[in-house]
Amino acid sequence: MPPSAQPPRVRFAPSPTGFLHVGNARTALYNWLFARHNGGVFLLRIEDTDLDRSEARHEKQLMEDLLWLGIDWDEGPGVEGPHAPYRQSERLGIYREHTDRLLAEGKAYRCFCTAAQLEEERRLAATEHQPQVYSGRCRTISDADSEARAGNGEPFAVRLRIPDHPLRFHDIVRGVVEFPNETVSDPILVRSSGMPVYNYVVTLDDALMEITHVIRGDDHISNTPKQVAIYEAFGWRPPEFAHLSTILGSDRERLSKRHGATSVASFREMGILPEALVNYLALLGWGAEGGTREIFSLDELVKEFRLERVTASPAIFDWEKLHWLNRHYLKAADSERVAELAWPHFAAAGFLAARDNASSDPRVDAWFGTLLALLLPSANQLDELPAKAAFVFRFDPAAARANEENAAILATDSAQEVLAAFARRVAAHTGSVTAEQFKIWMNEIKAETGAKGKDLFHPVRIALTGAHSGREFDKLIPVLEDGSQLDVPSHVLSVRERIEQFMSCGR
RNA sequence: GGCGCCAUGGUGUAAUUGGUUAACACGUCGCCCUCUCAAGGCGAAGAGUUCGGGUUCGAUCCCCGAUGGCGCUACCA
Repeated sequence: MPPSAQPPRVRFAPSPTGFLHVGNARTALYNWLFARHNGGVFLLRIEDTDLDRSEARHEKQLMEDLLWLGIDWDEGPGVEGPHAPYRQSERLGIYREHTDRLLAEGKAYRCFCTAAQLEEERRLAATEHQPQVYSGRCRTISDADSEARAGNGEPFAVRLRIPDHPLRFHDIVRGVVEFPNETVSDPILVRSSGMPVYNYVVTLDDALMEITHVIRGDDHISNTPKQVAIYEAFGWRPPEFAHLSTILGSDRERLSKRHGATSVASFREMGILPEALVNYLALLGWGAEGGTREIFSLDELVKEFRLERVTASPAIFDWEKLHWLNRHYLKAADSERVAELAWPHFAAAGFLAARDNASSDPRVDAWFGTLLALLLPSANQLDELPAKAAFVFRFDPAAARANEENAAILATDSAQEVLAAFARRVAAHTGSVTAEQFKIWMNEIKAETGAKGKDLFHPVRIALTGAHSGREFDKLIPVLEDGSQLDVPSHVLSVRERIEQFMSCGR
């Protein structure tokens, strides 16, 4: 950006044809960060010229997803600014005027070629190993003829006359990019149906909305010479460009549904925190100066982000690293917030009541907090939690005994003695079992049976949780005991109930 | 086929823009902690920068070529 320039104006221009994809989310994020870093304007424009595929619900979803990530817009649907409207379907009149102007000035011309003719041209070019560019057959039709044929109702498309000099532009992440004009076809601006084409309307909108920096995916890089030619035809100065590399799957193919979840909405549903996703996306194609820092809040990113530091090479999406960040933010997050986010997953599993109204029981809430503290350290994403908590809500002694590893542990005399000694103590005990009581018992049993370490703890752990490994008992016991006092859809068995069921199941 | 973009450990990024033992993080492995798992702490392995030519006293960095990957090549967006 030249030092004298006005504050930059950037835009994110998605088509509402589906969910917001992570690749697009990253494009939106980089635009937004660039705008915020430079005190510029970020605008949202809806590219809904493909009316067949565009749907209102997708537009709404898209905006929700952006907001969820923390990306807001200064101009756009819902925030009408000086360049409204921000939906292309509402701007058709504007495009028409501009097309008339190009036609009148001879910068564009009517093309009466039929689909069959064009197909034939392309076929020929392929066999001759030539670039597939339009022959320009209709370039030379006189104005009078053109008017007459159009007047007679002959269908025509409008094409831009590509100038006879190389088309070049400056790209902040790639430097100067140049295309020989012989390799770029006179692009169709307006279809014979009268509907303007995507490449044309984006350019018009970008120019009219005074966009100074076009930051978008690199799949548009080959379209850029055509867009530059449009700017030139109107006598406008082209913006700066920044083409972001593609996000790839682990197989180095373009990231798609084939690779699993790719939409922002699905990440949210899985229990990925927005700050984790934003941080991860920022790192995917950008590195802070020095390269040693990787944890950034949105505010910190605004401070650090420089478009000049964006990488040109494609990046492979790495779940492991996203999970690492998510674990980090899950630990750092306010526990009440995490509880609120985690609850629906437990409700969906049938473990807890759906939290419709303010009908929540504070005792359950408090207990849920301790349960989360128990489970969270090993969770990559919130939706893993119910499975990790299954032993709390759905204790299954038969399955615990059936497990091969467990069976081997339980097969020893020592294990049997330990369990018998434990069961005896629980039976003789009244009231709930505290972590302290449990510790005393274990010490007694250790002295009584001579078992220690794994031999002492594993049988008891299996009897209580169904697995020989898990969190520390002093955290575990209170969760089971307190949980058993509560009225939740899936009753939590107490220590007493567990050991009783487990012992009787063995006979 | 044509045109364009890209190329640093398995992955994401660094490297005072031509001078470093090529750095950091994820992952992996090991050790510590511990009844165990996870977390946490400590440590290790892993690239001589895709390959081949140049330019230079000196190339990860500049130039040319090759190879590979990706994109565009629609009256799709």
